[in-house]
Amino acid sequence: MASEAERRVATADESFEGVSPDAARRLLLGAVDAFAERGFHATTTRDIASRAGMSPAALYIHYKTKEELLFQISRVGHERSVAVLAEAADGDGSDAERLARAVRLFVRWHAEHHTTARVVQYELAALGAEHYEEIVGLRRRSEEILRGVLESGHAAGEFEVADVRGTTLAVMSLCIDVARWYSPHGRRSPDEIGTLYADLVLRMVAPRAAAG
Amino acid sequence: MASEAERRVATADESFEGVSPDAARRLLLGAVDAFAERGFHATTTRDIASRAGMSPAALYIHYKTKEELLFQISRVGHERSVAVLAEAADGDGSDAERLARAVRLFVRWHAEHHTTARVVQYELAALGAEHYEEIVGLRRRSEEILRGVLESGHAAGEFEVADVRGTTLAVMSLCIDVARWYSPHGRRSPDEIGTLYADLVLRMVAPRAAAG
DNA sequence: CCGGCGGCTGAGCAGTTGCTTAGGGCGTCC
DNA sequence: GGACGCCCTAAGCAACTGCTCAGCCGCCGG
Repeated sequence: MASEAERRVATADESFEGVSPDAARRLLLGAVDAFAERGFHATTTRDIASRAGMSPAALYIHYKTKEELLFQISRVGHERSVAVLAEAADGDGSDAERLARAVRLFVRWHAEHHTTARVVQYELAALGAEHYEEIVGLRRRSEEILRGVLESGHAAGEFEVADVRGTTLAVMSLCIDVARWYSPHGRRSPDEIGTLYADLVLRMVAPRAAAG
Repeated sequence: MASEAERRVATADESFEGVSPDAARRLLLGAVDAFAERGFHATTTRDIASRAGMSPAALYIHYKTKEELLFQISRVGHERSVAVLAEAADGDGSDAERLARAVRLFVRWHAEHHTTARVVQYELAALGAEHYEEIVGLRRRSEEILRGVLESGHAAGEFEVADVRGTTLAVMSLCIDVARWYSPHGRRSPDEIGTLYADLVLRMVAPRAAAG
């Protein structure tokens, strides 16, 4: 029964490696799977606990409420994706190279961690008010990182962007939505999608006439 | 109390005008609002009924189950958005004009009807198996319409698209995700977003070197 | 050998869920 | 004018919800 629980949980990802004790981590992984499959409200504490191979009551030793589980998933998930984006955007190379790398890795993260990403993106409304505010701050961070690259390229004349704010939103939206439709059984790998998307985004911002 | 119910329901849209009797329509509109706000599973039949100004039992005179309400919303919503897309794509003009018009109107629909669209896009998993299959068929239709335009422009040399299937998916995803983040209190109108997006998509598929 | 403590369980509580049933008001047709 | 059919309600059922609590197990320091 323990191995059964481990098997079910194995579809989740490695973002929660640091969480201890072991039972708390297994509960988080079970919750990620359950929330992604059925949504926060449709998931029962009994479901989460049984995926972790434990009784329902054990959940409350490690987490105060079901919502706290969602918050931990949301927090860790956002932190990881912001870190990926920041690292890609802060690296060296031209603005075009930084933009392409940021989009490619951000998209790849959303595909590879599509279960976590789905929870992170679509269950925000289920968070309590305070937790929600904290998460919104992290989301603003990622938007600012991307906008920074676009503004830099625009100022340098490397990009031609009529509406930086609107384009930032569109690119973010494009990347994030990968988590909704991506399936590991699909024909494209996360990296292939990332590469395709990076190309499409570069085209979005490329100057029209070859003036550069 | 009836006017209160009408007021709350007024935030929904006109896609369900044809539904009769009146009570069945009010229930549908109430369900759209409730599902969009709180999600299908978190919405109670009591909530839906009270938004329509009726008792919980009245719901079951017009719909067999709560899921049937979701199905009707999904079906009508998909039919409307496919119709918008088809009309825009089948019109006359160059492939670029057809593509721009299709994206602009498809995006505008998702912004204007963002409550309906959100339900339609994010509560698919709550549908029963048979209903789900029917909806998936409609979704394939819209993808085919968009792909048709891209293929036509690609064949005519008007577009330069390395991966038609992948680009179709990306454009669909971009348009659909508008429903997730759009807010009527935001700074951009549905039509402005549509116009911006049409421009971005045209850039995605424009030939790089001015060879045409 | 023992005492305590962190991790866990079985049983269960109060509240809520989707949905049913018995019956009431009211217009409409013979 | 009476029987019918439509639309609706009050009350309630069985199942399930998030969460609690008293107590059991095994490990670890003395």
